[in-house]
Amino acid sequence: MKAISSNSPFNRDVQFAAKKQAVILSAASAFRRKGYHNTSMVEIARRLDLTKAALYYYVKSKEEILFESHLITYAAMDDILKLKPAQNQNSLNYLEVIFRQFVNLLTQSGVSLLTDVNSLKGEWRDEVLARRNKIEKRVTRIVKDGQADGSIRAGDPRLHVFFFMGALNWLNAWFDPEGRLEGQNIADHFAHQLRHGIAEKEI
Amino acid sequence: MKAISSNSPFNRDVQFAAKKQAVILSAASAFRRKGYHNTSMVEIARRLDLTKAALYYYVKSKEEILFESHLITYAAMDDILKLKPAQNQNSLNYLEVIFRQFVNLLTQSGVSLLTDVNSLKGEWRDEVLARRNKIEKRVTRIVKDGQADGSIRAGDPRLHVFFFMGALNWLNAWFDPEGRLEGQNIADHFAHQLRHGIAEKEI
DNA sequence: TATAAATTCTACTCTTGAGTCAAATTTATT
DNA sequence: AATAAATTTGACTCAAGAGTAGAATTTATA
Repeated sequence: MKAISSNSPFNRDVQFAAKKQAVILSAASAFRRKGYHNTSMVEIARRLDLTKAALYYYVKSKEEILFESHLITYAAMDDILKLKPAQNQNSLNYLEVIFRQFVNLLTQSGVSLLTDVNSLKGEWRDEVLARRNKIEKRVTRIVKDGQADGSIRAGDPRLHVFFFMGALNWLNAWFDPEGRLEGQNIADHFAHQLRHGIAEKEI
Repeated sequence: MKAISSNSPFNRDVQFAAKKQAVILSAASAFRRKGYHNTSMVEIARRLDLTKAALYYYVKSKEEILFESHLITYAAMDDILKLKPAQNQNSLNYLEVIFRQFVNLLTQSGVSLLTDVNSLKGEWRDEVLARRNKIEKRVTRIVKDGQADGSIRAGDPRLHVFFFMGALNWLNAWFDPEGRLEGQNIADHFAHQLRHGIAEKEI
């Protein structure tokens, strides 16, 4: 009997988890491009050279895939939000750092911000909404701090947040990893726009 | 034989058109809140105190409803884009006027920007995408003009547009007509953010 | 190589919801 | 009131796609 370290790639559980992850990521990417309901389990399976039935060895329902897709994204965003502001960094600068990371997340990694929360039922739906809210609250907190330290303009902080988070959500819809626009390019531009808006100078 | 003016509300065609419009608007509002696929024809009918079969007297398919919903929105946006800039108005100011109208459209009238283009097939899909593109192009044009007249900062104009159009799309998702946030309030805030971004001053 | 566990497949079932049809009802016209 | 046209309905059909069962196959272990 060989002892296999619990995180070795030869460990069966690890392999299982990795494959399950692959299923979810592949499906999530299809959901992003075509929408949850326009993507069938058969399609998801085909992209992985599997059969529909094999999918059900890894997940117990299509809805679970959608749920886990959301979780992956929100977990990544939570991680980003663990970054602490640097010494003496005002909240606007801090917010910019976070926002850049968000943009990079959506453009570089395969992770996507899904919109189809309404297809989730009961607890799953509740949890996804709760996590989204938590992230939104965290970001709103940063904006409020920025209003306190004088780096961010006054006004309903939620509206500030809705505005640029909207840009983030929309990015998801049009961004094409194969396209001409480079992720870093976008991050720079968006960060700038988050900051200054599009006006050349204060009017 | 009575002659009935062709636009009288007693005219049968006018009544028919009005009812069809009601079907589409009511459905569109449900689509906005729950998503196209999470809204059944039975539900759409119930909200109008009708039966599913009666719906098919007005439209030939569910997909047609989705298509027409999109058209209504884009027609309204086209109308807004017919506004001409005032004398000596720079393009940034002009853009702000347009953008405010867009916000008002989504918050005041029942019109909504739907995202579910992927559920449309063939020509319908093509037409909706074409119209969306046309609007996007028009707006990008304004941004380019603003870069030319010095009122709008340099940078890929499409990215400028994606950013604030994202805010608009997202607005659609979270805005609740019953909620606390007043449409006009939002328009003011968004217009400001479109202009200045959230920075207190140029940094 | 034999055995067991893990993985994947074929061939179903079952549900949901879109769409239809002929009959019934309502509204307008003579 | 009789007739015709417009509108609505109850009771279907039908397809798509999610999900399942049990057999077949592959991979690991003794």
